[in-house]
Amino acid sequence: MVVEVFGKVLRELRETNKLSQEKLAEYCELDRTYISLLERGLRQPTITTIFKLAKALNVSPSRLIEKVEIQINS
Amino acid sequence: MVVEVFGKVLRELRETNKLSQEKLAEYCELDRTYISLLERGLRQPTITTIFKLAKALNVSPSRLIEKVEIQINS
DNA sequence: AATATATTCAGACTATAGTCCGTGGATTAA
DNA sequence: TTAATCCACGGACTATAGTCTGAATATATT
Repeated sequence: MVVEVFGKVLRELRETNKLSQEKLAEYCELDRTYISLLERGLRQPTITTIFKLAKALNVSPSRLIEKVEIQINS
Repeated sequence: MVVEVFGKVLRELRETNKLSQEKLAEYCELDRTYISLLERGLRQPTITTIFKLAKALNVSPSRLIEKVEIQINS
């Protein structure tokens, strides 16, 4: 549940920022294929990964998590 | 950095809620010794663990993360 | 002092986060 | 058609999240 929604939010934010998975991965110093796994809900990020992603996506980590909460409660 | 601060925030919230590590672990369905590792900054939680902990500590996940952000930026 | 409760720490373990390298398919541009 | 970009997907791998058992050490409480 949490993981699937996180993936969806991640993809939305990435597209909003007009980034390819590869560019996002580069900015976060994460692997290209791992971004794909996250967006498809096949991996759950740890807290430091959440912070890295948020920074690259120009949102605060708490705002990123809040977006997940909102989608879960609706 | 993120991990150490998270541990500190976790301990503060647990004490605010007057819970032992063991009770918190029970409510979250996590291991007793793992709570200890988290509080000492020796493990980083995944997103679902963050959600479980937040629920047991009566804060929203985004509020929990916000507390970490605030401590980092000060 | 003694007993009980809370936490730390060690070690060995299982599950999974995150990497790396490549391939194939879809889309768009030259 | 060819080249370039993007993404899904596979497999094999390393690092670490999270469990389990038990013992040692604090920290009250009586």
